Amino acid sequence: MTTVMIDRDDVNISLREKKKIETKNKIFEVAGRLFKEKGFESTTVDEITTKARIGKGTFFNYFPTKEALLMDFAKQKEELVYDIVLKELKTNTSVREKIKNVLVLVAKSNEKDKELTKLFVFEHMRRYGYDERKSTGLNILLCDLLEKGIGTKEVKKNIDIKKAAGNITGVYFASLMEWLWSQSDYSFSEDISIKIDMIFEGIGS
Amino acid sequence: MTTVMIDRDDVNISLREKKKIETKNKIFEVAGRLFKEKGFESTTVDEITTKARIGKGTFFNYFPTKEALLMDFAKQKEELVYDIVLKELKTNTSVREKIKNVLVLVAKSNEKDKELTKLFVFEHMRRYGYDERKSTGLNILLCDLLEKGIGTKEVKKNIDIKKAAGNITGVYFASLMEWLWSQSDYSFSEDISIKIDMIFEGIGS
DNA sequence: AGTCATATATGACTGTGGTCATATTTAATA
DNA sequence: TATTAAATATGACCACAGTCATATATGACT
Repeated sequence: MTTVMIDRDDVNISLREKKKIETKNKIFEVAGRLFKEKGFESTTVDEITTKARIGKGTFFNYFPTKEALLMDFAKQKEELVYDIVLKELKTNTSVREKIKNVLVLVAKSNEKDKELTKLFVFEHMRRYGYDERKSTGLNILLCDLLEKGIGTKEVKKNIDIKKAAGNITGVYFASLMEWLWSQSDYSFSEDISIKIDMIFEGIGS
Repeated sequence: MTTVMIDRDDVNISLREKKKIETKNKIFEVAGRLFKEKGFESTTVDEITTKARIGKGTFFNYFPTKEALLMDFAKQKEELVYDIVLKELKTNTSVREKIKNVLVLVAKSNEKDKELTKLFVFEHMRRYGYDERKSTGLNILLCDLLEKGIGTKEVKKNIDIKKAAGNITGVYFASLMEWLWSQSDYSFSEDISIKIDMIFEGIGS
């Protein structure tokens, strides 16, 4: 049924596959340029397909919606941060520091391109709602770290870990939103750092 | 320049004004029914105007966008909650209880119509971003209460009140989002109640 | 009542995202 | 090479939000 012989890694890639990859790359290339030039909203699918010299319908063979294309950009960016975060997790610091540092790292990555991040956050919410964002990556990581924190006595023993992680994610998310839409140009990563301390220490006396 | 004589309250309302109010009410009436019947997205402006027996252009004389109409519904709902919150603030409870109760009240109001709340939250964010939501109402109220809390020694003296209020709003907002998009039917108001306690007491030991 | 400036109503029209029946290209099989 | 099935490409087409030039209704003033 299937061709099993493989001489070199890419020998098996058919013309079809090659063309598919080429077309997808072309869309990425053109769209990326246009998004940066004129923003997401004012870039039309028509313009993308014309500039990429493909039919309009073809675009939708590769991306179900215009927003899906945007989300693919987001995914690429996310993968970059993921590597940096992994590195941080391997360091020899306290759980509390780790949590703070990870969030600061993610924050700094977001600080690099405010407008694009805004679009990503918004579109992600529109497509997957809020829950998905929580369940993937960050929240699981936080639950894990908090669990360890209980072991090292850095975190209260009788706490509901999921809710605590939810609070941290919540504060992060809300602070991100506030920063994204704020006019003034304060440092998001500093802001988040202070707020995480507050979550650990509590505001009540 | 202006007619000053007024015999009865409504004698001065011109035919124009009357018709304007009538038309706006008609749009509200028809749209409200359709939104409940088939949801916001699948209700078209065309259908609203046809059922309301007005021209399509007329709709946009009253509401700049379809979403603006939705936001007007939201405003009406907001005003209802506002009264209830004011009542709570007059009670003789601790600052911490007051904060918790106010958020629980708002949560309960949101619990009444999940789908509509989802639309409101989403559209509000789309139109005004996140900052506006914070600055109006809730955040000012929280800053006020926290200030009082410092006076009554319920809240740490040297804390950054704005950031603390931000954390509470953030946790509220994120929990709202999580609840809105979750499949399971847990109690949002209970969830928020526990989380507020966590914010006061901290998670570190 | 008649005149006129202004507020309001209207629907044909436009721009854009997305669909779908049909055409074309590719690759497996004979 | 010839035939055929399946993958892929395509642009005419549709639905819907929003615009705008034009038509109509209203009320102030004479």
